Amino acid sequence: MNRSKRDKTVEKPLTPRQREILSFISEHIDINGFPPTRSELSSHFGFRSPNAAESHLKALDSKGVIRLERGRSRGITLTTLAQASLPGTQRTNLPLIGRVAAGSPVLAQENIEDELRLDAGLFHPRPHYLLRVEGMSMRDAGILDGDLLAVHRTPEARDGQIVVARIEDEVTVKRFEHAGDHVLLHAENPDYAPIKVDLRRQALAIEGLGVGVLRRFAES
Amino acid sequence: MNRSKRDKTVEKPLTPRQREILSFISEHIDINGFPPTRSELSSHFGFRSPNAAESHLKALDSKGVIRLERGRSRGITLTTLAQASLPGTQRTNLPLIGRVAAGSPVLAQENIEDELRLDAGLFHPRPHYLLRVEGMSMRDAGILDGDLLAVHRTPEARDGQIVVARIEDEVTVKRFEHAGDHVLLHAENPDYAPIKVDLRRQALAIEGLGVGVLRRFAES
DNA sequence: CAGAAAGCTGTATATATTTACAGCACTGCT
DNA sequence: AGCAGTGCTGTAAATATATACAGCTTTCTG
Repeated sequence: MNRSKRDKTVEKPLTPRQREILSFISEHIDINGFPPTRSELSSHFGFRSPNAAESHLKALDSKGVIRLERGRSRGITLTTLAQASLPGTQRTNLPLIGRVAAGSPVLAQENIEDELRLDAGLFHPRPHYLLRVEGMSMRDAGILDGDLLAVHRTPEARDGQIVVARIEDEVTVKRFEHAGDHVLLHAENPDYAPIKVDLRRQALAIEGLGVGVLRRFAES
Repeated sequence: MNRSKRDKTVEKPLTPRQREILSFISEHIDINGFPPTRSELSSHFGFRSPNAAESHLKALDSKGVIRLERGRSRGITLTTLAQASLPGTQRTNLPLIGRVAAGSPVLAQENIEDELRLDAGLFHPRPHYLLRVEGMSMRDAGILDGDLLAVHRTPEARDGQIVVARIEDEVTVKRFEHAGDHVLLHAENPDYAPIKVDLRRQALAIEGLGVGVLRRFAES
């Protein structure tokens, strides 16, 4: 047989579902500081049996993206392989996002202006990228034009938090407030009115949470 | 004595033993990817009772360096406080200066509140320490109460630069302006008048130059 | 010296967690 | 058709973990 395929390492063609699982594990570690249990996985994905999670984990383990430790609770480790196939985990190099082109994902290659080496542990929860803030709408929160906002990716926000939100393809930084069917996005500057988003009519996505600010004074 | 109620948790003078425990937890996370259990802690330190670990954890929690989650196995989270109070392994450790006691050198041991690991190359020129800014006198420059000012030590300043100045034993952050025999230290807030220093009568020392600002949003 | 706080031992127990066994439905191959 | 792989449900243990209660040293301090 001339299958000249040296399939020694058949690589890891993760299924879409498996990618979701892996992704969740990574996020869980990011947010909580430790991996999820089988039942936490199950309740997140709606499995009625912890065994669904178990078999996914085994599959991920045999594909080499995670490592399971027998007998230890939360004994899940992401391998370097996993880090490669996931966006923005645990990296020391935080991408610096400049202007976000309308409609493109924040972390799209075209939006990455630079990469900054920075101890990700400085902020908590861990930031996934730095967003260059444009305009003075958050002036009174001490966030000025050109400042870098450290952003932790998560779709959940609580009232009072500073969020990176996307309204109909436009990305903006505001203070979040939830009110029934509406969401209020407050600027921190009397010159700007709060943005009222009707969730029934407009698409609103929380791209992430501001976890810190970084400003570099211009050299002169 | 009205101590400012800035810190929601109690003080934080970790005992040497507690530091050891904290250190081990941090290492365990680094190596294994998840925190240790009570019994893993116990077997590492030779405790014969898991309760020894338990009470240490509770102490660390009440001192604010870790956060325990009830009912979750390995539910231990390092707070940013912990990251600062742990021995920095690789990056440059910038001392974090809190309140500067009148008359003491800025970098005197007594003024060092913490150490932050952070890529010093982030700012230019290279910062020597981080100074926690008190008060709102620089508000309109986007420097708020509690912000960390990255400071490069140098006795020379040019007009318009943000400096850390010492006037007769008092340390302050202001914008620098030189005018003949006088120096003007401008606040960036209309509520504060500029400070006019007569160099012939008063001692003025430039402690350093602000090279950047770092703000960490409070965990919630 | 009393009392508090740090550090432990020892015992228990309710839960949290892992993990095996047995199946069912669906898909893409061969 | 048959077989392997993916994705699940359901049930059941074994065992890993968290965590309360009771008490015993030291050390330090008012």
